[in-house]
Amino acid sequence: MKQETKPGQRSSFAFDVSRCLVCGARNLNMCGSLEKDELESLTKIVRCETFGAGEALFREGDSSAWVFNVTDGAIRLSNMLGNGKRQVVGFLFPGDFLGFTGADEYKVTAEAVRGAKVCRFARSELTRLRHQLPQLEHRLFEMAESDLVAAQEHITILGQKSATEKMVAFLLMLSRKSAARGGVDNPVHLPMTREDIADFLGLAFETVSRCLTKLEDQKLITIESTRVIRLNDFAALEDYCEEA
Amino acid sequence: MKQETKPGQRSSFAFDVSRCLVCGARNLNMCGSLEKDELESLTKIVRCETFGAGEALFREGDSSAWVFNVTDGAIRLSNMLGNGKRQVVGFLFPGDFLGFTGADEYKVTAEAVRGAKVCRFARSELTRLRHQLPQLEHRLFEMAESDLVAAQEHITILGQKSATEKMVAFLLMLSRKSAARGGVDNPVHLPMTREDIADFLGLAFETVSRCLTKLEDQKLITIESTRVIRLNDFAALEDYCEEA
DNA sequence: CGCAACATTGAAGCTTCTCAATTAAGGTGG
DNA sequence: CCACCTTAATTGAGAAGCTTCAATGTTGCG
Repeated sequence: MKQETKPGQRSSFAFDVSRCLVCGARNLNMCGSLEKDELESLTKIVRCETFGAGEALFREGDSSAWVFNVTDGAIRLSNMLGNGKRQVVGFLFPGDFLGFTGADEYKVTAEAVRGAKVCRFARSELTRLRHQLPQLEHRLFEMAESDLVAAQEHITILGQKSATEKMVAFLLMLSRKSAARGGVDNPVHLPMTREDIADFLGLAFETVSRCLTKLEDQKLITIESTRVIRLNDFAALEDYCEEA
Repeated sequence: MKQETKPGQRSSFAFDVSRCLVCGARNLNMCGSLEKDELESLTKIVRCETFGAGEALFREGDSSAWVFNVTDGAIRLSNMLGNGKRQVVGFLFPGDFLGFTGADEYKVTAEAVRGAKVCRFARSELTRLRHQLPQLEHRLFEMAESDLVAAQEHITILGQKSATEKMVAFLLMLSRKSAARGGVDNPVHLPMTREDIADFLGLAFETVSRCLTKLEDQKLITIESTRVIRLNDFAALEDYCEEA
């Protein structure tokens, strides 16, 4: 609809633990709680793949036969509505797990924002492993819990904040996420378009653009380039979105 | 702030499996996947309690030492913001589990909407049981997953729907939830105030009131009383909120 | 029965959206 | 490597929808 899936090449390549399962902060992904031999069990059922910009890993309604671990780039999770509107429910970055659905079908669509690399697992294989590895089962639970808390924060941003407050909350969230996976907290890099951000925050893309301009006028941020935003005063920005 | 916690009486009473652990639809709660002897392990660590209208089970920031199962009434989960605004992130009904937090502290506040009964478990005891009962561990995972999917739907409602569409989506959600726990799907009973609904949908409470009036003018619903809404045409209502 | 909390309704104002025009960025082929 | 073309982003003006403020009506509880 708004984002056409391009044909894009999908290439498998040799498995590499350091890229696929221990990518980014080790405690953020599925493997952080596993022993070395347990990790090896995982490596046997994993396949690494690349997706081009806009290409779908899966769509809402597809059979949820696969789960993924993001290793490079960014993934956009979204819900499509009948009238062409789209809600982005989350952005995933390296280290993030993808595949919680609670059913036989995916409830959201997952697409690569620009280019992305992921590890793909058969859900059935993962299920089998979970029975053998209690640590894995528990780690998956913790990740689902963490996603739930993040979704509740997202709900609060959508329901109670003004356009500019939403924008500030979004920039701070990206900054924190980057730091959490070992990157810099400033400046913030935006792999997604203004429209992606708008659909995440429940705004029109013109409003996103206007809010960024306004924040720059107030010297709170500097738009170093379209996709790179410098946060000039973390304390002032935190105040701005009036954290609970 | 908006909802003052009243002193309310909190009384423990004898444990009763049929009310506490097998309340409502059996497959909706924590115990649906357990064998009889496993259920008995659970009964040993549970305590039943009653909360009065507005009384808090716990508040954001409290040590998350307890988890709960709702057995009667309704619970409101909310986030407070510094400026006095409040976002209701969910309503829980009999059969629902309460206590996913992903941390040592609760991330939301839980309050009884009117009166409510719950089963309280020490998290540490539950953790111990999870190690012994893989089925329980897995069931908790499934419930967290289900909550995550519900939160994503909530996000979509908040981000993309108009005030009236939000209202319709809310009524249909309550109807479905009631049916899922063995109740009637029509009329819908609203234990919460217009302000609670407004804070759930990201609206002003006056807007909630106006939307209900408008829907009644359009013959889509009948306001049988303040707290009882009859849905006159499910198909038309489903169309109205343009499900994805 | 009366008071306090909850709900409805109206009118004005403000934030955000929509529509439209312009500018900037990115990718492709010559 | 540059020119071109497409997509993305910015900016402006007007309209729409929701909120805010205010007044009135209703419900339910002590």
